[in-house]
Amino acid sequence: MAPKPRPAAAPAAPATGAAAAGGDGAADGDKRTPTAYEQRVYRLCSAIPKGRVTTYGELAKALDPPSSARAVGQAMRRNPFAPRVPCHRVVAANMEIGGFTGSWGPEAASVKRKRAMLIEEGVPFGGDGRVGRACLVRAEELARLAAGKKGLAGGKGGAGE
DNA sequence: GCCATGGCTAGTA
DNA sequence: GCCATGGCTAGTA
Repeated sequence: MAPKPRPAAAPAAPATGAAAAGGDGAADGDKRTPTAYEQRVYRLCSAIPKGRVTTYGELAKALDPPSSARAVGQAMRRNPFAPRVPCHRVVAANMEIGGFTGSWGPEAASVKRKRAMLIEEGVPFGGDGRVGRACLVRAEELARLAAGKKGLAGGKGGAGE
């Protein structure tokens, strides 16, 4: 209950206890506030179109100050907004499914769920269990998508492209 | 000192 | 299979 709007810049408030837990609460947003870096990652992640995927590395390159795939993976793993933030659309560089909700590898139950979600969204899988390169969103395109989403105006002049 | 990564090397077939 | 990269958490002082 009481989805209190938290102060953007909560100075102290470690909110350790939070206890929360209170049964089925567990809604997203109750966990700790994502760092500025994580928020950038999530914003970019949200810009991945349905039916497409990107990789940890491409997402890292598309970040404002570019970072590493490893750091992106960590942010994904700690994503408190899943699946609202579609972290399931991020796969490994070799186009293998990757991980989901803390698990890694195609055998993990949660990862199978990830694959099911992607298939549902129209992402094609090859017989080897990898995602087709065709639907990969590269860093440049991802950055453009994110900018368009943020600006809403579509960027300069809009003409063409 | 961890990691939901990724690129490169070595070793084997 | 190894190790460099980047950001974060936990544990100490």
